[in-house]
Amino acid sequence: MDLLLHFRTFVRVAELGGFSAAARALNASQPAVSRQVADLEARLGARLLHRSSSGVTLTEEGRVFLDGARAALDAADGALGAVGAQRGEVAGEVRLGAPLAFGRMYVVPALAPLLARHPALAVDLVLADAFGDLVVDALDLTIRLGTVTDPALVVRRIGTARRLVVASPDYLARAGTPARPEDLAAHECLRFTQLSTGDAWHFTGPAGEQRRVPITGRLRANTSDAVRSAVLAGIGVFMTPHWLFAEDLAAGRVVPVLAGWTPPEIPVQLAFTSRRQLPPRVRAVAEHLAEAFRREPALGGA
Amino acid sequence: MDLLLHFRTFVRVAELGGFSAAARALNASQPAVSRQVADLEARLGARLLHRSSSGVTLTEEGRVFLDGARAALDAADGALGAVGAQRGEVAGEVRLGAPLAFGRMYVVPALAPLLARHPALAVDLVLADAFGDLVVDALDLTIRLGTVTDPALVVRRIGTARRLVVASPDYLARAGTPARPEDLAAHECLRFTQLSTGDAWHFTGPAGEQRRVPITGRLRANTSDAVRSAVLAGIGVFMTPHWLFAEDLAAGRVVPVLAGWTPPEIPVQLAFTSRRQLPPRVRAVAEHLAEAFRREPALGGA
DNA sequence: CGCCCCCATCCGGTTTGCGGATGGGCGGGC
DNA sequence: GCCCGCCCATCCGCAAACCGGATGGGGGCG
Repeated sequence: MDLLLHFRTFVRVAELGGFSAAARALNASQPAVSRQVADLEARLGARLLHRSSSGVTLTEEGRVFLDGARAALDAADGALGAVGAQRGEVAGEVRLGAPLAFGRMYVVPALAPLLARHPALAVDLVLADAFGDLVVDALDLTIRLGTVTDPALVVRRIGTARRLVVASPDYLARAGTPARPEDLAAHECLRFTQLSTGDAWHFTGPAGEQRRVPITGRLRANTSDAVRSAVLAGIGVFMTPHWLFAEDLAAGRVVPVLAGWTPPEIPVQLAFTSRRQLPPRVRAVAEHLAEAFRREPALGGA
Repeated sequence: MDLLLHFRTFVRVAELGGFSAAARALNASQPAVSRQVADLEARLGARLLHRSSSGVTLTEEGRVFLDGARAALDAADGALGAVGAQRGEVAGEVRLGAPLAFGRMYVVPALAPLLARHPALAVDLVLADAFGDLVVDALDLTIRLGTVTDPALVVRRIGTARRLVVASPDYLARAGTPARPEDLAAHECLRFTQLSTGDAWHFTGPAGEQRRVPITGRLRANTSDAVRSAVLAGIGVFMTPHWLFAEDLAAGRVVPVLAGWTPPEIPVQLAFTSRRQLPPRVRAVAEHLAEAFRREPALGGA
């Protein structure tokens, strides 16, 4: 009986709350997962999961065993990684999460030299603007824009995204150019669902004064690319991270609005699940991303 | 690939210094062991062992990996044991080492209530007067008489063996009864090879005076049972732990000599390999033995 | 110089584990 | 309230992995 495999399966079942879900995540069949957990329970002489028709829950023994199994898996990973690490090698696959547009524009280019330097390193880039759980998505680390509240995560700030309000020239020609934040009340304000900017935008004025203005708008989208398209299509104004429109600003496709009134910055952060020791491959990716973004002017340094 | 099995095999190979030796210890065939280590090396992309025709040696990578593999095995054992421990269960097999005669006379009886109390507990009793290595013999714990010098071992004193000098009545009738330690020079003094009593016996006199007398003798044996037989056969006198002749003394088959002159006591100790956390089954056996010997008058309390 | 022990490799047999299909049970939606 | 759908348990045929015995090559010890 391959204990480690059984451990891994059980941990995944516990994390995802079901045999079928774990089977999908593990690229295995549902019967295989079911049997592995059953074997484990037989081996331990204890029931690890309460089964119900809509999923599973941990028993008391299951909770205890889950910790132990995680520790054992970490230790085994550590052992396998140790010999490579000792020779300074970085090998294996890293599942890296990132926001859709940010990933495409900044992460992919930043990964090129990393992959070139470590021939045995593979990156599984999971781009999504809506992130569920690192654990559920089996991510080794993820890039998050904005503040992270989950106490189970360890975060590391690797940059700061400046923001500004932009609009397309034809929109401004049609709707007029706002001169003060209060003028936004009369504009179509686009919103990005994932960033909880809510129904008000904050600004710091030229003299340092704070201003909070309620905004309205009839289009909201859950990917920043879609909002960018909306801006380019002249639908409205948008308070955006600078990097999303860097090219468009340079090409004149959009123009800054309310210059002198600066929105709050957004922290760019790396988030890990708190494991006692990060595998070398994950550490290498994290270090590289931090370094790459420190040199990235659009992100304003670390 | 069953990683844990491969880890275990590799660790054993490293400990025993050879594939064949490990195969014997693991009850596996030599090709299986060879292939498992080879697979592990392929997986790691590094050579773990230097092969020679007379055995194997660790490479630098092997040394590093050995630590990691041990940690992973401990963690996995811990995970398996945790759920049982949480329910206060003691299960599994414990390999317990003990001196030959001591084991037969004291350990086996002491184990009876322990086995009765824990139905899932099994004990593999390894009796030998000459102990090699706990690691090499794959012992979970061992009982040692006398001082333990190996710094890799953790010892715990569980009792004290009083000693005295005995001889059979017919020997004394033939050779005379020594009245003072110095008289031993004229006697046939039996020796037990494993206990480094050397060529001199120490005594503390009735008034507390120390005495060290050189002794000679023409019979030496490496099991205490053999020496006991020699005493019963009237070959000579013997400085013995009290427990070895408890029955013989009661039955009058041997008699104490040099009463009032007491030899140094021998500590009775439990020795473990230093692992961060003892498995519950091993802890249970250790606790039970300590408790059992605390109640054993012949051993003089803990 | 020869014998023995040790490690690597090959090959047939067995076992283990997997995936698909099926059945039972509970919950949610209409 | 009924039905549909999802989830977990079990059965069965198959394939891959693993094991053990046999064989070959190499080095050390007597």
